[in-house]
Amino acid sequence: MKLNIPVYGPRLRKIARKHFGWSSLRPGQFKPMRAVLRRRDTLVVLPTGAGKSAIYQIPAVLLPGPTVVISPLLALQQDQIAALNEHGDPKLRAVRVSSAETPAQQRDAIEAIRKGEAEFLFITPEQLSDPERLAEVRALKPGLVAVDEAHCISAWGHDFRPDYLALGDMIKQIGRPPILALTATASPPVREDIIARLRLNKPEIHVSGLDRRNLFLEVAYCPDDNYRWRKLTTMLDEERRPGIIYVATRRAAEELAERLRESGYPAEYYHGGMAAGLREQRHVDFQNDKVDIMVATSAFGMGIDKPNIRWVAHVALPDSPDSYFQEIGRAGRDGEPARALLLWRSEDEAIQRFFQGGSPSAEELRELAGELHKGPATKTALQKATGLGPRKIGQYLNLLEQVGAVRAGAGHKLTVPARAPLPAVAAEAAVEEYERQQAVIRSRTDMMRGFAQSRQCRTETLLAYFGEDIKKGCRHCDNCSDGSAAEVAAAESDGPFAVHSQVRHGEWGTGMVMNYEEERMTVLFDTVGYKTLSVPVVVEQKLLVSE
DNA sequence: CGTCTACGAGTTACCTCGTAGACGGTGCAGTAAT
Repeated sequence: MKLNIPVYGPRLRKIARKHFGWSSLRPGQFKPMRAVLRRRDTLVVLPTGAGKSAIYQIPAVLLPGPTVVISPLLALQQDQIAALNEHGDPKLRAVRVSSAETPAQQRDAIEAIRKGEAEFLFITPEQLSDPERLAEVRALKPGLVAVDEAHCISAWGHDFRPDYLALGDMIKQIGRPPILALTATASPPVREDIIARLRLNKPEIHVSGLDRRNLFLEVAYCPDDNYRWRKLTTMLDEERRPGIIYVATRRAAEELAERLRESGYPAEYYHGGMAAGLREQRHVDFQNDKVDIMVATSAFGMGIDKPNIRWVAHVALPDSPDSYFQEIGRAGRDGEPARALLLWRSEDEAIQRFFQGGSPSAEELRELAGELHKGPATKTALQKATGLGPRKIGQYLNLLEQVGAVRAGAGHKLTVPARAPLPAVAAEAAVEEYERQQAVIRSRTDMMRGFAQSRQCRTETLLAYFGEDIKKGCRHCDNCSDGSAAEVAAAESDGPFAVHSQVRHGEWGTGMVMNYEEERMTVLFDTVGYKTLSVPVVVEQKLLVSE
């Protein structure tokens, strides 16, 4: 089928006006929409609040067939569905199938899409991992798949929610319509992971809006907790509300909220261990300006659509600049001045290293690979046979799949492909693959600490990490304000390799030059992630060559 | 990898120190008990 849409702009704008009541499209929206209409696979990196959802919603009205929206959280889906159905427009009607619906409701939802009474089907990767569900969705002949919060593939797919890694396969099996992947932040390794996992075909990549000019970036190193408390309360005394304080653990969230309340600051806490009802309540209260200060773990994030957040403070060191950027990006969506304050201690890094986990056991991997050789088996059966936990088995199967030792067969069954490596070889390769992935993840934590310690313009450092440039000096960060950014910039001479040029290292292979700062350079290597090198050493010992 | 807790040892106080061991985030879905 060929679409005849010679001029996209007027048509897109017309839909925006007619169905959404918008008089214009925002920057960063038009080009990806055009790519979607041309049926190109597309990856969009655009801060939340910049109208990401419209990028699939508006083209969906023009494209034949329903749109499948993969979205990670049921609560988030609920809000998005409510927003769509509020239009009262049958062309924008949304339904979903999830564990929150009864079987009858699930049938009705599928039926509504099949009859053309609804356009959007919201679904989780876990739902699609059920072959029967997959077949139902395939029969709907979707014209577009939108993967919302696509960084979840990279952040969660490798262990926490392994079904995310199989999304590419699932989409292939529902007829492989064009894919639009959306996220608020993604560094080059995360983008590559998304593209590889979803098997995007020559995707158009649109990145915009990373320089948030109304956001003042500040970092303070805190030698101890008392100092950190004083810095935090000073900020609280100066700033308007509401705001969010991110901490690393559930316990810290509860304790800090309590301590703040005792000191007269109206704070509540939020984390993943709370009862569902209370969580929902806290979330609603925050949305409705009934909570001034929210102390939270990373559970508080996706789905917060609030324009007037005046600051985001970190009483912790985030695991990566990706997470950090995502979290501070929630402040100042109304365009008014907002503050991002990072209060870190070197001890904070320990908890992130812990979360990143240890090595998988080669022995367990070998046993699992051996078990698979006994014939096709379900994940549950394998779990019983090996005694491995559900989390571990998902992670192990993903690793074995990556080294060609297992693949999804008919039904729920997993099989060993022809010419698969022997169990011992597969286990060894899987461990190596895991270690390669871990190296990249650890390097992102290194970069987070590097950002915290940098005297360079914060925006420049952050954007360099994402592979973007700004003109020297953002003028909305601490280092620009106190002159250290200018000092660093003045001392800078041209590096031996151009920024964004390809280089090769004897041990680490090929990479891209990302940034120079004070005699040091950052290179993003394809296999080991981000590395910081001393420029004089690189030059003297000829560690790098141009590619 | 760091923090917190419990507990035993060393002293002779209900107190200090050292140390072993537990714990630490993110959510889907399906099942079992009300």
